[in-house]
Amino acid sequence: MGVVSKGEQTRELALREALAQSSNVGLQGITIGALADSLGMSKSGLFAHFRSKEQLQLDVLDFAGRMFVARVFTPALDVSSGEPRLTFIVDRWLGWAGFADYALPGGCVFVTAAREFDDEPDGPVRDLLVTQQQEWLDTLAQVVRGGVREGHFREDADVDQVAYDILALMLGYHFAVRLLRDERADSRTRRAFERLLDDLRPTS
Amino acid sequence: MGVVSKGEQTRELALREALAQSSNVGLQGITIGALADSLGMSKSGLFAHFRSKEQLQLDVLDFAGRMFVARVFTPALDVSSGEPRLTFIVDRWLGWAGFADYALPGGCVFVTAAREFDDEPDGPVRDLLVTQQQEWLDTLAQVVRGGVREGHFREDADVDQVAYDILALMLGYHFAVRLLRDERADSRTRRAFERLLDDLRPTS
DNA sequence: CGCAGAAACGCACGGTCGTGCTTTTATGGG
DNA sequence: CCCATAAAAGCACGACCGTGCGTTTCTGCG
Repeated sequence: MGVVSKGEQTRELALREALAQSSNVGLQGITIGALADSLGMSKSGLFAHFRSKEQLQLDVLDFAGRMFVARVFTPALDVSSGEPRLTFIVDRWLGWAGFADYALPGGCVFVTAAREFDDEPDGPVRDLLVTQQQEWLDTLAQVVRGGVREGHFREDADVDQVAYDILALMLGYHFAVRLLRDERADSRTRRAFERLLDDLRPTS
Repeated sequence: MGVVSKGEQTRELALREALAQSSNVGLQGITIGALADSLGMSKSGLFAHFRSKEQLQLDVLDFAGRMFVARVFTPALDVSSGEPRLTFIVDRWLGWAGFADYALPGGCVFVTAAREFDDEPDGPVRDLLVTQQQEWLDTLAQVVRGGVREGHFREDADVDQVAYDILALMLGYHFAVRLLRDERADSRTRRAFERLLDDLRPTS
């Protein structure tokens, strides 16, 4: 009777759980059995929803992408464009990659997936991942360009370089907080971001 | 009759091959069977050299650490301390993490290992990895401190922050060159490093 | 050369994985 | 309430994993 069928419902639940586990063990590290156990159902019952492990990985990646956009980018559209919006995004991003996001107990799933597939030969999962990352870099650059338009940033700013720099900062943050368990990771990343903004502002 | 026994010899060969494979598939991704095949020997014959897979991982990590020091840090001691030495290190480091180093066809093994163990509970391998990384960060900070002493960098420079920033740059480089296969990764990283140095120099 | 010890091998074990097949159970529109 | 259909379960398969044991081959000193 529900507007959403039983199948869709468990599928959604499975994706949510799979995403959480992926953040810990990666997309390859997911096992159908462990996932089924966590959901209290049988391996084959779960397996039927996705018809292969690769399809599961693709679905999880897509799910994660939509969640990232919804939590980090979309809310930023309510913030005035330019530097405020960029700062807002970085702040949300830190939350997504760190411990704040209970949906990702193991940190940013993209960071994990990136290293799993970086040396893999081309394949559907790798391709989707690369596309997502490049689109996100473009989006970031676009936000920076908005800052230039607003007069917050220098006219000659290399917006792609800035996007690249910010991404590197986030990778460093993930490394420090996840592997080294460095409590100063957050403040260090924010400091580095401030320095980046300083260099970006018009010379007064 | 040689000064080095047969066992030591194949062990060295095995470590070299294991390191190469690790850079592709990670420390966990190594399989004794595949490694044995690559070396043209039997699984059990190889296995006897290391008495467990965990021991193999530890040995590979130690091997990689000594090789990294030998290729990146030790040669830098011949360069005059301060900014020249720091620049030299970054240059060598880029070679190590990129495609230049034929011993690491899959990029920096530490980057790969970091992701594998970042959410693992504490264990011997993880502990060793963290120790290595923290020691390297300390070493980097020490090099930066040398630059302060030489008058190349500002007196009030936060040397730990600089080390952190450089590490983040390298992670970004690895991401761009390995996953995105971005040809501009090298120049972008060098540009970001230059910007970092600019901020570090005394205000003229 | 001879022989003790090192090195490598062959083989098998228990376990886990992804994936199909058949069967059972639950769902929900008419 | 019925019953077609969807959803979940049960079960088995082949493949691959790390690891141990007994045996065979090689190495290199006396």
